[in-house]
Amino acid sequence: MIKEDKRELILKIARKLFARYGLKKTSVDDIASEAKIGKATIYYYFKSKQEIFKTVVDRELAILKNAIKEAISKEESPQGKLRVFVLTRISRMHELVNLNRVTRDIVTEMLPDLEKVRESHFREELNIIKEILNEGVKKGVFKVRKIGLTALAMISALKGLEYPWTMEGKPLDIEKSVDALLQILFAGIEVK
Amino acid sequence: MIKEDKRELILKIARKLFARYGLKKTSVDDIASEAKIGKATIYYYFKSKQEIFKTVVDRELAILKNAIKEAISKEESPQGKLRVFVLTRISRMHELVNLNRVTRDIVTEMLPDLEKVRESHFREELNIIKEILNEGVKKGVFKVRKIGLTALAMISALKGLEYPWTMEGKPLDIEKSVDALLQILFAGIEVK
Amino acid sequence: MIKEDKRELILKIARKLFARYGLKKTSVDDIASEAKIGKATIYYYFKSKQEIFKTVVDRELAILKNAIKEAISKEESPQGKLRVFVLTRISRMHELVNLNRVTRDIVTEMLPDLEKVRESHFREELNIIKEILNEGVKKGVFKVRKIGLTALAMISALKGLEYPWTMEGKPLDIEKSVDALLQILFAGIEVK
Amino acid sequence: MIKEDKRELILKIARKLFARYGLKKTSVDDIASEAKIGKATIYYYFKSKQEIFKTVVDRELAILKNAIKEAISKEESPQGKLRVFVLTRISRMHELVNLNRVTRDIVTEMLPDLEKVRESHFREELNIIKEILNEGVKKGVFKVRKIGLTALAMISALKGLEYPWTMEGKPLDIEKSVDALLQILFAGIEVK
DNA sequence: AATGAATGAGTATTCATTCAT
DNA sequence: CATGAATGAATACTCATTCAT
Repeated sequence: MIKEDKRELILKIARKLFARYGLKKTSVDDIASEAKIGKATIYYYFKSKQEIFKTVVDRELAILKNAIKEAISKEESPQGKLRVFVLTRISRMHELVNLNRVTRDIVTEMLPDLEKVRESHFREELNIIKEILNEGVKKGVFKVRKIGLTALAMISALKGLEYPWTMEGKPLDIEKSVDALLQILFAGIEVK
Repeated sequence: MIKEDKRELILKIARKLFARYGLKKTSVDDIASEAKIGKATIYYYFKSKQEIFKTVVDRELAILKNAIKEAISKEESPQGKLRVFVLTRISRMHELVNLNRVTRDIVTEMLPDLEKVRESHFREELNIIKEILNEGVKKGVFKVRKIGLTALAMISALKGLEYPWTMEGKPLDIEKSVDALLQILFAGIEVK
Repeated sequence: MIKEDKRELILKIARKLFARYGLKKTSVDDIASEAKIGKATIYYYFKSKQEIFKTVVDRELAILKNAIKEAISKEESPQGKLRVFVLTRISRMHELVNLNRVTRDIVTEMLPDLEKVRESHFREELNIIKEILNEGVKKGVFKVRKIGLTALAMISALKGLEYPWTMEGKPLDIEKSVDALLQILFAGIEVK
Repeated sequence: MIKEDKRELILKIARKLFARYGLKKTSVDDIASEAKIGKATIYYYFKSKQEIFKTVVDRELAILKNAIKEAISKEESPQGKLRVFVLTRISRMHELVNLNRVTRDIVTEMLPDLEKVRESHFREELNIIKEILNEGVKKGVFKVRKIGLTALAMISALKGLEYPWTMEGKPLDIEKSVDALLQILFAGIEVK
């Protein structure tokens, strides 16, 4: 196994464990023994536990970003773009468990690194939404008063769907929730 | 100081510290020294640190619940009710810092206690929304296809506004975001 | 065993181990198991390993200081005072093993605490010597050109006898070395 | 770069780092990265970190030895010889930082290797002093009762000046201290 | 000759919890 | 009621050394 492979192995295991137990409850020992390597080996590839976590989160974000951009580029209409943005974001977000764990607890510790990552990602999504809205307005399919605020509200609303909350053990029917959200969304901003 | 007072003192201090540093980073020692009592005294009043946290969160939830119910009862129209629900929930949520910290990290540890609390609260809010929507439909002011799903989507969307995310140090303008969200919301479900 | 006793116990054990193995090679585990107490107990009484070391060294210094002052006060003549200063310092220094371990290695780590302690002790000894020399000059029994420098040289010379260097396993005959040193000393500064 | 050169490079870097940070705080990694070679390469040239240290110290001692011998050979009178012995030893000692770090901490670890080196060096210096004293006595310029003990006392006294102790950031004025020491020394052993 | 990779064995420190008084 | 004292169990990180190539 060559160098990159082992680094990848560590990241793979770490990603799984962080997703399952969170940053604090996943010890470096856990990662090492799960990966069947010495603990010190992990410190050969990474400076600290936090660096591992940051790398995992960075990657998840990159994956999400690409998925969204690709999905949008395939759509023509602003409505279609908005739709795949929401759908892709939601469906992919569930794979990116660790990103969601970046709560303020963690942010406080890893400031300013992770916070920056979050902010820049937030801003990028905001811009994507704004562009779609602008395009829609130009094409006469959307009617939006304050584009910036509307985009902000939409992104925030989407955040609420990020977490895979469960009820009585059964996961929320995300698909249908998204449809309902889109329904509300479109009926509101489409030109009648 | 009588028994109940000391218990309250502990809860008050704990709430403050949990809010500031989170569950993990707030040690029982911190609470004890801030409250100027012995650490063991805390264990006289509470079985464990987690019990303290659960109590704190329970109370925050109760406060939120009452605030919402009271606000709604003062409104007549379904639109007004929906409006104050959203506004009250958002404005009060920012006072309830600890509730917001109940991420899956914590949930994993305190399962099943806190998870139940969350679920039942979620369900209660869902019902409140459903009732408002139903009333609106009956009165002919709302047009909603699937009430359950719509309510679910709305609650989820609200979750996104819970966290006081900041950008470049400036806090998001929650007030305006909420207005924008309501704008989308109403333009979509109101009968034209 | 009451609180002070246990603190003392820890210091006693620590002093022994530091003396035998040095600061770095004495682990907190070592101290704990030698004292037959839990490792965490040590952290109940002391903030850190370095605090233990500092306490040990502070005490050794205090002991030395008192011994010297007491010995000097019993002597009348400047020669006698100088003599007991040297003798007391040397004989007691061998009990104060840890003080001698405060090399620059350690000083770098514990700067500025221990360094200050060393400096102030150095200065105090310097003053004692200066006073004795001055008194001797006044009484006409000593002939010293530059009192400050002479005192400095004398203290420095004494430092050389602090370390219990051994040769072929046999310890240096400190007693006789001291006598020889005093011999040189007096023949030099006494008025002929 | 041929074999010997690389070995020398390692020693040069090691000497610098040991001098600056001490044996314990200088890691093999530090040496390797400073020398821009692989860590394992160091183990190709040296059996262990301690062997590097020992080599460094051995060389420093050899340098000191030669400097002293050369300086003495240029002097005619016993007084002159004694004088340059002290001066050379002190001035050179400050270049030989690592030798001075050989405290008992280190000795314990590297016993018996370094201890032997120290002892034999000590003995050699003792002999040099004795010879000078003997010569002085024969020539009638020195008056010494017990030559062995006097030499021992003198060497010990010199040790005290080895360490570049600083006070309030300003280094001790070693030059002047040495002069004062010589002053005491000569006024004591010279025939009046 | 040179080294990238791997690791075993530490090491200081934290902290929730227990218990005797 | 209240708490001082004690601790077991974790936990992140270090580093000299080995070995296959």
